Amino acid sequence: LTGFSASTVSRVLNGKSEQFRISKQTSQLILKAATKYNYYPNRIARGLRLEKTETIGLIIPDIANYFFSSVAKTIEIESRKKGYSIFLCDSLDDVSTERELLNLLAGRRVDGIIIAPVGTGSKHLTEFSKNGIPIVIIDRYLPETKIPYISTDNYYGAFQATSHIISMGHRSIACIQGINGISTNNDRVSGYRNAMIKNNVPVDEELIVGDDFGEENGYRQTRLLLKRKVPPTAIFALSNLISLGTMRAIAEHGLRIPDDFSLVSFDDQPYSGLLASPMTTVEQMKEEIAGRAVDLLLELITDGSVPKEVEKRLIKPRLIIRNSVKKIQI
Amino acid sequence: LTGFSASTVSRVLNGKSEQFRISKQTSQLILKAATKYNYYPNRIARGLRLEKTETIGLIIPDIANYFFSSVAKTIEIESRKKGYSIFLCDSLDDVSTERELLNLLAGRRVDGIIIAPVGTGSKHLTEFSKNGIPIVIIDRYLPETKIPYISTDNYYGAFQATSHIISMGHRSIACIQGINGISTNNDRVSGYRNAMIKNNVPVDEELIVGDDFGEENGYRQTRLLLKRKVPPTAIFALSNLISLGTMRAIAEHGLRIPDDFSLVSFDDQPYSGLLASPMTTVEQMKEEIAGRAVDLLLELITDGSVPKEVEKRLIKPRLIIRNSVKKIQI
DNA sequence: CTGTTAGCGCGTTCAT
DNA sequence: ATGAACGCGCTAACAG
Repeated sequence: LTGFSASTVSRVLNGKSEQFRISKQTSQLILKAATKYNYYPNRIARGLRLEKTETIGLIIPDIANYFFSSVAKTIEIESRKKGYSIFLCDSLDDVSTERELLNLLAGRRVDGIIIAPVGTGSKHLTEFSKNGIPIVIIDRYLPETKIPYISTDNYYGAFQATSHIISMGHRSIACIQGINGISTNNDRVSGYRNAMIKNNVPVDEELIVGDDFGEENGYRQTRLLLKRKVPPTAIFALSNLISLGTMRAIAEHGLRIPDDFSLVSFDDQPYSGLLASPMTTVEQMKEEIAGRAVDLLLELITDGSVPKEVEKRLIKPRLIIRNSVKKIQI
Repeated sequence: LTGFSASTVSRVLNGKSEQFRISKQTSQLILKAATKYNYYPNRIARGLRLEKTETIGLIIPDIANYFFSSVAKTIEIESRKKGYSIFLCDSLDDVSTERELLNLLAGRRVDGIIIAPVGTGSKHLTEFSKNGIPIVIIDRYLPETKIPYISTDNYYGAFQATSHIISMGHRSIACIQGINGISTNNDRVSGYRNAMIKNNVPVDEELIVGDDFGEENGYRQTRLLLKRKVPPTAIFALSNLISLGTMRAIAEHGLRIPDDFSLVSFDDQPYSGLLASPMTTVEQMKEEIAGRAVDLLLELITDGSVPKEVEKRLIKPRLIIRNSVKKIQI
């Protein structure tokens, strides 16, 4: 349209006018025309030529889960600021889907991948990472791998939460866990255990129950706990879904929080503070995790994926004390 | 690697062996090699050649909102089944961001766009749709445009909800609305109004309040309503965030649901049934909306965006009756 | 039954 | 200060 060659237009539009000593006049003309005709370079052709798509794959076990959708939001926003777009992929908490997704994203030539991995194995991830596409793991981590991760310091969070319950006078505290073997879960259980020990409260292994992060598990385990000859006085639920199940069971049992029973949950939710009895929770620093993950991934992409050392960072969560734990006379 | 030409490999890998009468032997060989070396065609080059990226842009006002993340999940899963990947874009409920996002997606040569639009204007959307990229609108709709949409029958949902409250004996029912001027909101208000009229309950315009879908609006308006000389006996909250605010205000006021005050909310949430008093809600058919949006968009993409007539579909929501409305003696 | 050629729209190298 | 030529990896048209 301007009469100039594609080369010149390309240079101007990529801000290389100075470098190529293109006349002010020409630059202006081209820039104006671009605006006028609402021209945007074809990113596909650009990607092909540059072998760089400015695209990031995001693999999430369940985007409908508030924690993940919050993290995804920050990742998308921060990435966009740097010119990157996000391919959203939901792995449905399924390992084989996750595996397919990795290949799919490789086929789409994403510049990097952020993944909240599913399951306990990491072989396919380690294997995949050899193809040169940088990966950053969030949420969980796979200790055996050399893949960098940004995660919550789950041990710390669980330790704080448990210590809080103990400080309120409780000694019979149950812990309803998620999937055994996943770092997220195991670190929380460790935090719970060590808080008990450090505070000289005997750990009753029969009070560490459950096997899933879902609501049903929380419901079932709570019912079982309440049926014991001597039920615990408090429950530490290792996920927000578990705590929803726990609340349902408690309500059905005719008990009220915190008067008759105490509860602390991992994962703060928008509604946590607005329940009939505002719930004390461990809040993960979603923005920080997401932001750091993006920064790290972009560093890996820029540096050609050869960092001095593999970054493994645990971000401390925050205990939000509301009103779901009863103060007991000791 | 196999010694065959790129053309032959391309044909085999695209399942055109039969069509081009490529020998079984050759096909097998190529397929095996592809698997062995974990070869995936470069989708970027493919996109450039085909002028088709098998990519869909998804613009959402707030992906951290459960309704949208649920819809996004289904959209992603259904699209993937058809070979499409999703570019997730969060418009931050901001019109100018939304505008940028449209251009960004056009630059990335997405084959189509699904958008939950922000604001009341539709000029930029209508304008944009002229460039040939098919668009499907969800959640809200812009009546003036020729852009197809899949949305909830908000009028119907509000009518059902209000009728239910009336049937429980209430006559002084407030309605806390979201942003005035948006179809989603206005249809709900109409449904509320007409349900009142049809049931011979006078409409008190002073009980239709509010101006935002957020929690703060729900809180503020509820406080004001409760301070009236004669407060209403029930509130119909037009979003889940509004109802959270309403609940907070009610609790602070020392009232309990449903004994002292009744509440019905739009948007069912995972926690809705698990509150101290399980909440009666209007549930939008998220999967159906998302699934239909994907189907429709893919039709538009395939048909070259020239459908016989513009599809405008409203999907009936479902009233989930729980226990947040008190039965009043008439 | 398979190969050769050409071109999608860019950015870069080389030339002037 | 600018343009021509080339090639990124793919698939469709043409050739045999």
